[in-house]
Order: sequence, then structure tokens, then C-alpha cells
Amino acid sequence: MAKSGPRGQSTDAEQSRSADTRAALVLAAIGALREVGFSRASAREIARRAGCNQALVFYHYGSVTGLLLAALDEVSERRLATYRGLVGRADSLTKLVESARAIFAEDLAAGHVSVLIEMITAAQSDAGLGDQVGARLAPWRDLAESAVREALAGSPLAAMLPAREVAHGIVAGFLGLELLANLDRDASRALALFDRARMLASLLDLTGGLGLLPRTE
Amino acid sequence: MAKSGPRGQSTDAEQSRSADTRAALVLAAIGALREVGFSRASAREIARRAGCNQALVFYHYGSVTGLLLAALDEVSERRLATYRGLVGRADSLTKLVESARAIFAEDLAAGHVSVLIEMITAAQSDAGLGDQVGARLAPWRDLAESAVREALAGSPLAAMLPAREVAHGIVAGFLGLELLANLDRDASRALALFDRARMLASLLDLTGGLGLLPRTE
DNA sequence: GTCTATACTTGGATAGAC
DNA sequence: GTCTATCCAAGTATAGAC
Repeated sequence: MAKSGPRGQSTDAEQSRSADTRAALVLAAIGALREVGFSRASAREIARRAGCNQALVFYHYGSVTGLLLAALDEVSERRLATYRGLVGRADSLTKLVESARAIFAEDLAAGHVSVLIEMITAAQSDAGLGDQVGARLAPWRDLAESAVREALAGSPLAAMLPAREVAHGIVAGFLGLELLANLDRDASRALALFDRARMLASLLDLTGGLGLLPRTE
Repeated sequence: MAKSGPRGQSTDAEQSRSADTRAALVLAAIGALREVGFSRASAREIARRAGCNQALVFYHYGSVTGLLLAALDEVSERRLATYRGLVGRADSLTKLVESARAIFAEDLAAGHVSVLIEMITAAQSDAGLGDQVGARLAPWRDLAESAVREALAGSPLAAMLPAREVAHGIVAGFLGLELLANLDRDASRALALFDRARMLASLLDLTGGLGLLPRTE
């Protein structure tokens, strides 16, 4: 962990209480980002949710932004741990799309990607934050890339669909679909799209790629 | 236009000056959304950019949010006018992807989609704003839909790719790619993806759809 | 219509008691 | 480590002079 408290010395009981406070603040920060957004995720708002004092945000994390980045770390780690297993088993395009659909639905319900999007958007107008958020996005991109690589292994499509490029598109697609689903308060359009993609994927899996069917005209 | 000023009576000169002020405020609001984001797009920040007094924001638009919505309207209208012509001429998947790439590049440079994303994100934590932003997003979705419809007209792919669903995916993809390109301060990944899509599109255009090529194993 | 001045609120951050 | 108290900066919004 990057942060272990501003001071070095403390008893076991104090350490434990400190750890509890820090955990509560991080959870509260995640909730605040999801429910009221970056612009209203103030130290006071977060402390109220955590049931502690506003000053502790600065004591433990130095600044509100510091705490919000810790919240993004937490979400990122939890999510990667859960999903690595899921996509590790996808050895075809069809299964990859099925995994993607499941992940999208769970993310939307849990609000994971909302947290990420809030931070990405906030970073647009703050170069320093941009680098930090970008670094925390890398593992998600890597996960998508290895999933694509695995799903395309041995398929003639691999030559036409470089994993890095496709992974970038997948991450972008997730972000955009989440943005729209939250705005509409309706995920059905996104889910329908996943279903459609699944159909096409199984077609590609069966035929082994794009065939060169002669025109029928 | 929805707003014509809080009062009814004024001389021509006053109307003209008022219109100038309103236009300056809208332009300044667009710039503020792009450069410092929703959370810092305050009445004072916008008025400073417009070279006028902070109180005029409230006089002309009632609230900061009212002005920001007017800014979104302006961007939406300008953008639609420009791009309707572009996609109207796309009668194949290849040309559709080419149009999409051109639009993406221009949007990114001009910051149009940044404005939209700022408002969408802000709307996540404000239900009232959500409806207003959603309504302003509809024309963009419609534009994408009619473009897809036109590009697929007469193609066997049309049956497999319903225009409404695909359009939703396209809008989501634009938003996500823009989000990532701004974060990375680098559009090359997105542009590479468009190039890849163009290649696949021309393949589909040539073969007339997904062929059922027998497996070679 | 536009300005100045101001009332009121909220937020970041720190000092110092406990 | 945690709290109370406080300072200061910035924001929304309105009243009233010009």
C-alpha cells in the first residue's frame, strides 16, 4: 500500500482504529463518487458518510484528491481480482462476449465504472490527475487485451484483429455504454447490443472467420 | 430559441447588445466546459472569459446550469449541421467508417464531445439535469442511426445489424474513445482503430456480408 | 442591460485541545 | 488519532445604482 499513515509510531490498538477509519473513508469516497459525483465529493460529504470528522481526510490522505485516488485504487483492485477469473476461461469469441456482458451488467449494478468515469472526467481538467488516473486504467486495458488474445488464439481472425487495438476499443465501449446506460437509467439498449454481438461472435466462431462469399447479384 | 430574455421591452440597440452578451456567455461557457470542466465552470469563471459581469449569467439564464445547457444546445446544433452533410453521402460501410473517423478527429480537435461528456457526467448525480441532457443527445443518436441505415441499405448485413442498436453502440464508442483520447492526450490508438475498422468494412462491402467459409482444419 | 456591492453557503485546509 | 474551532477562498444568487 502506498499510504501507511503520516506518522510512524503508534500502538496496535491505534493502528487498528486508524486502519478502520481509513477503510471507512475509502468506502465512503467510493459511495460519494458514485452517488453525487466528483464535483460534490467533498471532504465533508465523505466524512459524513464515513461517520467521522472532516479533518481526518486531510490527516490520512493529505487532500480530498488523494483520498479519491485511493478509492479508485480500491475499486480497481477489487474488480480486477473478480474479473480475471471470469475472462481467463474465455477461449472463443462467443465466450468472450458472454463474459463481457456479465462484467458490464455487474459493473453497472455495483457502480464500479461510474467511479472510474468520474475520475477520468475530473482528470480532463487537471493534468496532474490525468497521469494518476491513466496509470490506474492500465490494468483494465491489459485485462481486456489478454482476454482478446486468449479468445482469438488459433483463430484466423487474430491476424486481422490485433489484441491491443481491440482491447482499447473494448475499454472505450464499456465506458461509453456505461455513460449512456446511467444517463438513460436503462441498460437494455446496451444489453441488447451484447446479445447481438454474441450472435455475430458465434457465427464467426463457427465459420472460422470472414469468408469470401461471392456476391449473389 | 428557448430564451429571449427575462423582459419583453427593449430598444433595438439594447436587443443587439443583449444578444451579443448572450452569445459571448454561451461561447465562454463552451470554452469553460472544455478547458476546466463542469465542476469549475462557475458563473465567475464563465463571465471572466466572456469579459462581462458575473451577475449577467443569472440575469440571462437564471442559473449557471441553465447557461451550460444553452451551451450544449449550441454545440449540438453546430455539430449536427456540419455532420449531417458528411454522413448523408455514406452509401457503404467503408464510407461510413471514413466519415466516422473524420468526425471523430474533428470533434476531438474542436472539443465538441468534451462538452457533451462533461454534461453527461454532471447529469449522473442530478436527475433533473439527466432528462435535459438526454433530450439533447437524441439528435446525435438519430444521426448515427440514419447513417447506419443508409450505409447498410441493400446489404445482406442489414438483417443482422439493426440500425438502432448499432447506432447506440456507435454513440457509446465515440464517447468512450473521446474519453480515453483526452485522458491519454493521444488520439493515435483511436485513429488506428478507425483504420482497422475501415479495412474490415471494405472487406464486408466487397464480399457482401459474412460468408460461410468451411473450416480449413 | 449592465454594473457594484453584498448576503449567504460551502469547501479546503490547519491549529490546537483531548 | 480524532475532535472542535476557525480561517480563508470561492461560489450562487439577489438588490439596487446607473
